[in-house]
Amino acid sequence: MPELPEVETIRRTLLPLPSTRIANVTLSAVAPLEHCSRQTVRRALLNAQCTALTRHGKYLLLWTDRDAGLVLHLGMTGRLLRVAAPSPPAPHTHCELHFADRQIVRYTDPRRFGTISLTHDPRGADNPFLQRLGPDYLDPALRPEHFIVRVRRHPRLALKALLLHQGIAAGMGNIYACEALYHAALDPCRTVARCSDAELARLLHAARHVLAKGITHGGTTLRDYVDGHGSRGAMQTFLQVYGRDGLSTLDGRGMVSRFPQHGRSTWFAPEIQR
DNA sequence: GCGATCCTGGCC
DNA sequence: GGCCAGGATCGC
Repeated sequence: MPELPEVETIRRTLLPLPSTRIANVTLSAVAPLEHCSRQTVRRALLNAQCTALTRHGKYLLLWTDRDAGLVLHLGMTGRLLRVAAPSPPAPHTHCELHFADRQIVRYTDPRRFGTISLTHDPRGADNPFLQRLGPDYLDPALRPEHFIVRVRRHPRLALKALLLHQGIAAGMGNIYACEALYHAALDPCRTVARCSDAELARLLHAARHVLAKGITHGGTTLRDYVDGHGSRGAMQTFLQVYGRDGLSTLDGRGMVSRFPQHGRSTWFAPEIQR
């Protein structure tokens, strides 16, 4: 699924948004609408003009000149693509915004782990998903000492789980969590309580480093992910540990192991991560 | 905090 | 046929 770098790449590649109005809104019979009805979504978007496309963690927020903005999460297999009409129908299309200039913004998601919701607040404060999010990992306002305070509220959490906890800080997923722990040379199983402040600051720095690198390379394409134009990312060729069990790290500094952690796979280099 | 669960598709 | 997958929520 898209993590922060993939969602940010999608955001950037969808810009500039069409300056014309939304002439039609389509929603599939199984569109993953949460906390809103098809009618409220249609009413919110029809005839609206887009004013901005922003991101918080893995959520995209499409703002309009109306009283509501669209809040999208892409789950594991969601895509957001801009295509020109007429365009052949794509499988698993759940929402399309048809602009007056014949551009279409199309949301597809085979697994339907993504969500479509609305916000009526300029800061998204009324949206249950956005409410739960901590600060975005790349928000400069998230100072290391601020991050440490938030993290210390969960002393028993393993570092891997801490990185994936969107309420502490938002945007990290399984790939970049593994990569960040490698870069910080920290054992994914170490708990917060057993880390020094310096180590937690190092983890934040590593997290930002790998996320920024992911954006630089247009995201990681393992299978499904493509950007807003349909192009693949290149970050998969720079991953040090993710998916490399039985191989050496990409930089050749150690061997990589995989083990199940919190119901998911963690890849790490035991000789390097302590 | 942890495991089960929501889905579809691809691969062995 | 079974297992795995880039996520997040819900119930214990």
